Amino acid sequence: MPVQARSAATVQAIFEATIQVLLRDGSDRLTTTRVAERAGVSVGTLYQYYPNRQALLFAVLEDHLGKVATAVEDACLRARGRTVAEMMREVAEAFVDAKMARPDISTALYRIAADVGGPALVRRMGERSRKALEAMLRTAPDAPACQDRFAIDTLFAAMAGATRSVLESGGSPAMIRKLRSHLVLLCQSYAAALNRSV
Amino acid sequence: MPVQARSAATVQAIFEATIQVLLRDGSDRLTTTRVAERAGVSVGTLYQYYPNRQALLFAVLEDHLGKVATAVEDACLRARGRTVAEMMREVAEAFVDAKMARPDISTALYRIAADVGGPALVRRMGERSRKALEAMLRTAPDAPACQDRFAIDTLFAAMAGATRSVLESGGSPAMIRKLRSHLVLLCQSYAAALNRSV
DNA sequence: ACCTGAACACCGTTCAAGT
DNA sequence: ACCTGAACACCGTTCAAGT
Repeated sequence: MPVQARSAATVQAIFEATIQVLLRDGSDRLTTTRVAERAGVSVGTLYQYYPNRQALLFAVLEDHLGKVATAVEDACLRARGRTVAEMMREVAEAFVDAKMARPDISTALYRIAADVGGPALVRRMGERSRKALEAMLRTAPDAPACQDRFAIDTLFAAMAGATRSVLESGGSPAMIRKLRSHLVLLCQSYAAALNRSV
Repeated sequence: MPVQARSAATVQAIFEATIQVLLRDGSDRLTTTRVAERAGVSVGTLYQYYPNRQALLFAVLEDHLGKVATAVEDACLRARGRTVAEMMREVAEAFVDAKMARPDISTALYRIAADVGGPALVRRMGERSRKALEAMLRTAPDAPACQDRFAIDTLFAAMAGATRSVLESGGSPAMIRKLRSHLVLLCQSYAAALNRSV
């Protein structure tokens, strides 16, 4: 949408104002007027670039999920050729670390992720991660040839659920450390069990 | 709050109207006026029993989570004295079945569960389940004496996350069957790994 | 090409008045 | 003791008018 440099700056300002208002006031009290005010533009301008309030929030969610997916993809590239257990450690730790890079944003976004369209966004990012995992697993010396798409999706959703639970109950550094090691164990034992049952 | 029989009926009517409007229009378009209309009372009456819109939705969420927690508690009682693997199967299947008893309600409630106060409600119900699981595990012939609270919470959140993912991507009967068996495997392998690492 | 802000429709919540 | 519904404040969204 941005045709001139001025409008690109405006879009950026609105995006950042959205994050700030989201963290300061929460998603309930995030009004389009407040975001516009914070961004230093009028409401009308906001609606020129984002069709509605939801689009504003989705932009932030998409950005965040994209970062997590990228972190997982990077981990999958790093771990190529290693054993399945080592791969699982790399991926689980990368996932937790990406989520915990900005715990405040992660937590705030759980509200938005449930909105209409949110689940689709989550699924799209899950697919990116799944593909990266599948490609990585094909390079493992100790993995079976056929990988189950559903199993990988389940593993991912399970990690996401456990991470969410920790974030929503405060997410102290001690809990986060525990989560990291528990998710590694969870992924490793599940992957091993799947391998045995094939 | 209900002092006379009339008001008890009113509260019930409002509660059921909330579910109906939630399923018909979605949580976004659920307005207090619409719920009151559907319940056959005026808005003012609604506010006499539920202090605000959120309280309305929380009542439905609390009811649903309560049913799931009860299903898990029942499963934990049934499986006492059996092996850890059998316990995990019983609990995982009970959890999935309880969530899938009313997939429409389960799915609709994900929106509400993220609202302020929702996470606390989820945690409270999680605690009920965890306590039931701890009590059950103490009767297992092949479980270690010390159980990790965090591990059980993690297992629960993982199951919830995976179940949510399936529900939000449609939740076909085939997927649900797959989820059931995968969650059993996930719980069993994680529990076994924990036992080994103690 | 981009921005402004008054105006409109709608929703959550209240409260004076009823039975 | 319980119910009604008009009234108020506030928010999302639009659009005629500006630069």
